[in-house]
Amino acid sequence: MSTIEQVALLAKVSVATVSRVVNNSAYVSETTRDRVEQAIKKLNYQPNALGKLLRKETTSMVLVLLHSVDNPFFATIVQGIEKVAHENDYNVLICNTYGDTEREQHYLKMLRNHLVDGVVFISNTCTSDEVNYLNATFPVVQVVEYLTDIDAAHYSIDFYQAGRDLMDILYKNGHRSIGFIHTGSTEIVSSKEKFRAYKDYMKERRLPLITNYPDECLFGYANAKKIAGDLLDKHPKTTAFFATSDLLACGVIDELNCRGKSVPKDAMVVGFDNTSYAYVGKPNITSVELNSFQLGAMAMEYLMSKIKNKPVAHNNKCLIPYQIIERESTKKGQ
Amino acid sequence: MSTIEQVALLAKVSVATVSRVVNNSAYVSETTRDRVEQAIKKLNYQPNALGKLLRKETTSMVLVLLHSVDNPFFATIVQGIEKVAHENDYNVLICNTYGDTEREQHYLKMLRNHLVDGVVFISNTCTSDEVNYLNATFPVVQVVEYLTDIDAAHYSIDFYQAGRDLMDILYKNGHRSIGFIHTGSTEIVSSKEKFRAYKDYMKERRLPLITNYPDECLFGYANAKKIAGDLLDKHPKTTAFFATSDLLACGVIDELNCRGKSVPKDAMVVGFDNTSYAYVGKPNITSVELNSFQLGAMAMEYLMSKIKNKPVAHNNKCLIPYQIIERESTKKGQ
DNA sequence: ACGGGCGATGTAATCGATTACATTCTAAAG
DNA sequence: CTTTAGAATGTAATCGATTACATCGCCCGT
Repeated sequence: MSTIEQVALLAKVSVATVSRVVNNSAYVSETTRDRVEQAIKKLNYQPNALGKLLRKETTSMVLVLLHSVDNPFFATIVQGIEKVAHENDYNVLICNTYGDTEREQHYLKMLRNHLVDGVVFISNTCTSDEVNYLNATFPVVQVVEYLTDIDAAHYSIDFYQAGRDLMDILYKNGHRSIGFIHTGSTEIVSSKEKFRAYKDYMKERRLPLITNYPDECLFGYANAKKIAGDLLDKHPKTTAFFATSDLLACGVIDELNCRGKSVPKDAMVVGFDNTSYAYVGKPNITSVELNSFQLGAMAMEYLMSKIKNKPVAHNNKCLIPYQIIERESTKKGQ
Repeated sequence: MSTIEQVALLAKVSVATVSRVVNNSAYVSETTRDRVEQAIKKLNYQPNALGKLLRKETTSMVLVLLHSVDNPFFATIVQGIEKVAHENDYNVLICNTYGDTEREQHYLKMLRNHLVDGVVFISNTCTSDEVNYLNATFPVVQVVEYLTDIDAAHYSIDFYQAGRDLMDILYKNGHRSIGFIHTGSTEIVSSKEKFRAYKDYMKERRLPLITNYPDECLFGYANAKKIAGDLLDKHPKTTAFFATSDLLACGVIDELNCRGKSVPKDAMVVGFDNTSYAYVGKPNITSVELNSFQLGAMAMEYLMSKIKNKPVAHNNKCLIPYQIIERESTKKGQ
């Protein structure tokens, strides 16, 4: 790799002039410019970003921290983030933390070291104090998942109300024995709020809770299937399930099918997030559309304002409208 | 943010001594070390990585370039990459290129600028020359998708043979009118090889091709459904489909269902990649397991060897065994 | 008492850029 | 013919670290 000095030497000019040519930052005569550009081409010179970043304060890059990209739901948020980032000539680096604080700290070091200009938390594992501290010093925003008791901005939806809306659908279809199925972390706001909605809804109607929550299990389809089986063993009369994601709902439906029960005739099921899992199978699944692309875009807009020190366009603790998408899994008379 | 100089000032030592304390790199007396550590704590000093990187040659970070994380199949590869990376105290930055060369170049600049130590291409859009050039200068590896005519290493499977194996299943189940359905890029090796397998297999048996290939369409479920519909309109007697991914297979099955045909009784369908789409729906889908976690891990092992200048453990143009997973979508008598 | 060895620390060059300031040159204005 | 504005370029400080080399004590052996 060649340096600016080598180019300067070859073109018989000073490094300052080369820098001016590269950055188009001041008067350079035609002939000199030509000579420098020739030298650049000849040496295949690429400016070293480190030298540049050491002087400049911006990197045109932001970090996105999430649990793991294996959840297709996150991909949509990232797309929203990227759309706005690209409009602002920013690039996005995605990092899986797998809920590991140490790993997260490793990536956050990039923020502290000015290797990136800001960070979007899709889910985070660090403490409120930590986020507060970061937020005081750097551009930070939370999207979808968030810590409530802190200063940092967040863009999300009202998971509690959405949960109640789903419960309403099941209840109004006549169901009284409703199970709640969750796998994965219980430490995130979405899990807590969905469960609170379920619990409140059932308690208000003096109905018994049928759930594994808050027992943590590994993520995924197979676990949901197993839990559904366990609950059905204990409570055979359960006729409806609130699964906290679409993939889990698929597992529940599979278990019901295995027991000779068909959805929605013998039991109804709802999911969450309106991912492709909600519509690729039969029956397709009633779910909640979070408008996650929009959420990602809004969060990134906020972050860009922070980075560029411009006034923030919208409220920085924002819950946007969601939509309940009713599908076959809760349709009567099928 | 405080600098090493401020710490040195407060601790009444030189920057060299502070650096020694921070890096534990040479003799420092107990008392001096204490004083420096106190100063570090007091100022909440965090070494600026840029200064460091400018001198040192490694960053402990690698780049992963892919089309977009919205394909859950990629997530498994990334997990394999990350497993090996973490074992070597390396961190992984994931970047969506959306098949955009310019964006890809932006990220590759990080490699050229020594902001990362190496790059894993899961899919790439740049030319063979470009990859060759990068490969000559930096640690580079390709996984799953790859360019054939270049020096860079790759880890993948034999898509051609896997495609023929799938065709065999359909053929041996008596099918003669077999459609081939693909959406997304036709420029990648997996697409080309799958189609070549289909084409060869059919031609060898003097059967007519039934396909949209190589017409490019947008990704996804809805397009696959539409193409299946088109093919069925033109060739109503088609009784089997080779879809190039599991998600597409879901779309095909949905279209068949919409036309009152049931899978596998009236038509058989195969997918590819053995993603969760292959087993969450009914019927679940015969697919090909690539062992993508292992592929990711192997690629990263190669890259680590390159980065650390150690001999490479396994052949660097490697096609590992795959498995055909037969499921309901190709089971006779159901 | 003197020199050797080494522990402890400081000085300053260096990495590759940017950029304020200085300098030189040219051409138009007076 | 001088003056002078401003175009064109160079010089050198700077960003924040690392590290080779220099230096300074101090203890120990003879």
